[in-house]
Amino acid sequence: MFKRVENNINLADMENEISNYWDEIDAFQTSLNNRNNDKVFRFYDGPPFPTGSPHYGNLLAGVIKDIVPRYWTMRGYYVERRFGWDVHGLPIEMEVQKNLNLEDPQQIDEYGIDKFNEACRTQVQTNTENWEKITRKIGRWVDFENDYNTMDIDFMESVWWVFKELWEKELIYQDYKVLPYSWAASTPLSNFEANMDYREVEDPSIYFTLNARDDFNDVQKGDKFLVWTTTPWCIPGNLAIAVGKDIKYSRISLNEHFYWIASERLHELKDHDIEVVLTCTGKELLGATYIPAYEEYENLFSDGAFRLIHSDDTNTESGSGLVSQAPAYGESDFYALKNSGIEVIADPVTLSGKFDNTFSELEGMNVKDADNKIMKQLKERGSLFSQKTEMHSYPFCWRTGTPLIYKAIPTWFLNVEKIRDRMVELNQSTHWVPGFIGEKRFSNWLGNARDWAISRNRYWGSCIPVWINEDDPNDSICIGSVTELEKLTGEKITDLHRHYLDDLIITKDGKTYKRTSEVLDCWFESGAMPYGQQHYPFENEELFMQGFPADFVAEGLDQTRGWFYTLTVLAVALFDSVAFKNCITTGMILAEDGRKMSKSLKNYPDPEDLLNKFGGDSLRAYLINSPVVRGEPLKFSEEGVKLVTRNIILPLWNSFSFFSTYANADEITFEELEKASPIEQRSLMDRWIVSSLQSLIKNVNEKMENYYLYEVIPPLMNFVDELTNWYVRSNRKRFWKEKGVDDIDKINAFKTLHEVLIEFNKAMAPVLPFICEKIYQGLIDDEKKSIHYCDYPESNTKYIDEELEASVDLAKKIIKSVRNLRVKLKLPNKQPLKSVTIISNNENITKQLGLIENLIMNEVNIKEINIEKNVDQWIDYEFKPNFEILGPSLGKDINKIVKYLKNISDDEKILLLENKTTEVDGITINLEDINMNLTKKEKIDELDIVGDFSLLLDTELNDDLLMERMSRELVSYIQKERKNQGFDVTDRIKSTIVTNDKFVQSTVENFKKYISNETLTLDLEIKISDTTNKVHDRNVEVLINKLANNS
RNA sequence: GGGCCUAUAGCUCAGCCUGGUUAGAGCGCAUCCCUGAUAAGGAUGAGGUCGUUAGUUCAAAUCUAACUAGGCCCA
Repeated sequence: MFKRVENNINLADMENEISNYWDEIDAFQTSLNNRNNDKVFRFYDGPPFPTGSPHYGNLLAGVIKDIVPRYWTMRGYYVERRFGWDVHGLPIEMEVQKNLNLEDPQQIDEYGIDKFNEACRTQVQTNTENWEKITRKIGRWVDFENDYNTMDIDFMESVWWVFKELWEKELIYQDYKVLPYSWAASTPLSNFEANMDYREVEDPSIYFTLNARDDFNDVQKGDKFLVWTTTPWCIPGNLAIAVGKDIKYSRISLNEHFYWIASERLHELKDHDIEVVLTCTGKELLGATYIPAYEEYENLFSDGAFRLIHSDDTNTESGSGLVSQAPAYGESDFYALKNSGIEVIADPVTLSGKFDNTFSELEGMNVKDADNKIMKQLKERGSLFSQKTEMHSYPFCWRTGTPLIYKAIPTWFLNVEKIRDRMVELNQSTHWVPGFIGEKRFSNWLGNARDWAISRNRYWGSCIPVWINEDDPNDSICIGSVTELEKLTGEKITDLHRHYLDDLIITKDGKTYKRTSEVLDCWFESGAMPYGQQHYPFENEELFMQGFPADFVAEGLDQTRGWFYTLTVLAVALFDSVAFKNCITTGMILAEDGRKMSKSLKNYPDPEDLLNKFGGDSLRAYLINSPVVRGEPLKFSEEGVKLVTRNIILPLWNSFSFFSTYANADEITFEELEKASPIEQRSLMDRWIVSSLQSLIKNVNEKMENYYLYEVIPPLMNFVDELTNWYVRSNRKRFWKEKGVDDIDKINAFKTLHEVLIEFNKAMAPVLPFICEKIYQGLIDDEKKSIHYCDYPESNTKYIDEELEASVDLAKKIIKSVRNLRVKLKLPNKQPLKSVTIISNNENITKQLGLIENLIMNEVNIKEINIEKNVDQWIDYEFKPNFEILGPSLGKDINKIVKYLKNISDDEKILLLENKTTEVDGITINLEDINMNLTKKEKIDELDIVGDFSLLLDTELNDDLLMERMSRELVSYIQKERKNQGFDVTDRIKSTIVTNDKFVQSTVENFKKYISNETLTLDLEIKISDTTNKVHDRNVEVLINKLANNS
């Protein structure tokens, strides 16, 4: 027997109860074990940083990473779901630095790398509880025990294997990279850190001149190039002048000298008496040589320095259009020289930001202090053209408050450009959702990929496994495994972090090798995650190969530059393969005001509070029904979560609670349900809802197989509507028939609803795991089962009856239209009406009506349905050409048709309808090429046009109809009374109708059976007496009493 | 500075790929109906120069270009 459930439900409590039930039966593990011998569906979990609590973006990713694996598990695959933690890297280090009050690398060194790294290790282990708690609340099944962790020695060893593979493929090299640099802290900073403290400051802005060394095209020896810079201290490191190859330059004469400047910047010289001698493009200047401001680096001229080169970054918005290039101090400078084939660099500045002994007059000076000295020197040599100051925004060191500089730092690179084209090519085989992310955004990004700087001058991370010969920097050893290192060092290796490796020396053939001090970019580890999590190739070789590339990954849009990219780079480099076959990319979640969610602004609800209020299912449904799953931004709104709850979850629960209430009241058993007729023999609406469900399942499977999650919720929502507002509503009476009256029809109704609920809940289960489980548990009588062990429903096309679905759609249209007319005519549904006439000569409609007559009559309380085929009597036609058909063939001439049809006479109309064709200005048109709009011939309020047919309501009332109305009013009154007096749905009553009104008396006489049945009245009595109480404007009073025993 | 995305009703979004003349839905609002699924449900209505401008076309929310505003990522 079925248990009766409360109609009101506290979702969060229910979900908690279900979570506990899952723990009890070990549901997640069991769902996996059940599929142990089945095909593998490989899912990679993109690891989050364990800093802070999870935000909505993490939750969204978690939801998608739950729905898809649940679906494929139900489809019969083995889907391992291991949680991953990305625990290395700067964010953790900064947290720890703050806790330990360490300001810069020097202080970390003093504190001890060992203690610092261990503090990091402890730090990353503290935040995880929060994640587990919230993950549980959103219903995500993921393995926290068998997780992977980027700091595990196995993981780190696989990272080394990856590195060595790349090393042997000669994809690793060392070069300089220009990074934000804090001379006060003697350390390069990340871009992230550099962005933390921008200030408005006043800096020099100077024009100085560099003299042409030789004649070159229009340039003559001794001409002065007018160069602009805001960092005079970079001039000693100047190795080139950048121009734009498409920018126009002018050679001007001024005070018997010739200067070069961009033509668009001539107004900079408006205070001078100048004359433009000639003009040419930057292209013609490329390759011209000049004499540097300082002679110390003169020897670099033979290496290609001191020439005019092209840079894309040159513009004419400020300066002179000629920009001083110091490759050691500007990233754009560095690449401009590189792109011009000049492979030299000059860096006279020490790690503490002072000039070294290259320039005797500057030695020991801080770079910023040197600005003035350098300007003075230029002035003395007559090469300072002008000098002023300028306010601009400039980065400062967030720790020491000193200005940052940019400085070339030796860095390890992965040669991505070498495999770039192959990445683009292979990426085409990945199925991206939404498509544009992969085809446009990611593909463009891959196509423009530059070599990847993979080293960091930091502490808490995987070490670069390269040991370098102390005497010969070109002689180095790359280590690819723990065993290899043990063999070469003779030490037992238990950990691969810096404090275990920094002192390990390799001695080989009499030479001494020491490890390079950098650690790997933690993004490198994220990309190595497929190998790291399996400890490949040291273990699990077969397991790894089974699931590579992954079937599925999902993350936010930001990961196109992050994890998706690193996975791709490493997979292509190592295996010439993509890393994943299907990828869902989500948009960003913003606060309701459209701004970023910000803890300090408190412009979003706390995730945990929200989950406690609405439950995980609601949040899941809200998120995957939102624009984020199409890669667009979502303005997160609590109201939206509430709405989804109201529109999907509560109606679904209501339909089940309806079932449970009446199945329980009627003491329906599982055995009885088995007595139901086969589906083909059940009633129209039973067959209809089954057919709709099967169509839905077909549709949903197609969407899910292709990862179009956002196309799943709308049809599911639509079905909830069909189930609750059409099936249950129009069949309610069948469920509370008395025992012994048409039992088989009642059983059929219960059986149909039971089946539909079970199958529908299975289809919904991946999306709404809690409520579906709860309902499932109420529909089965097995113990220790879970809906998530079930096979996902597959469409049984045998039960799909498209004709039937179309007929019911027609019924819905007619019902809607009649309701509409009733509202307008002020004839409430309680008032039965004689008939409705469907006006149509469409055979199909006539045929369909046969099926749905009863449904319509019941729903709109009408006694009969007539068909009127003489359409012309009521309806006029309005013609318009079918543009879609006629447009392409007629082109401009279509306007003639429009004009003709607009002014068509009645006679012509009839002629057209009869002949089905006519000729306009020599153009032949057929009736099927014309759209006909129906209009009323006369203004009749009872007539309504519904698309291609119309209907007419007979509103004439007679005594029978009025009496029936009265009977309904009485029923309604008694029902309200029952409720007012707190009777249970199943309580039987005695009703006494007190009235003097003859009309009411005969109503009760005529409708005694109806009234009794509807109100569960076993004893109905009329008492003729006066009363002032009114029911539907007549003097009636009804007294009800509960009867002692249900019978 | 570059790449990608977005702009449609008071709000949140469909429709755009594949052009077709009356642009849809939900929420909110207003009016009303129903009443044993009821702290629900339903109907009707008001509300839009489809970001701006130009172009292509017989026809543009839809295609093209430029611009404006916003977002994400990268410099």
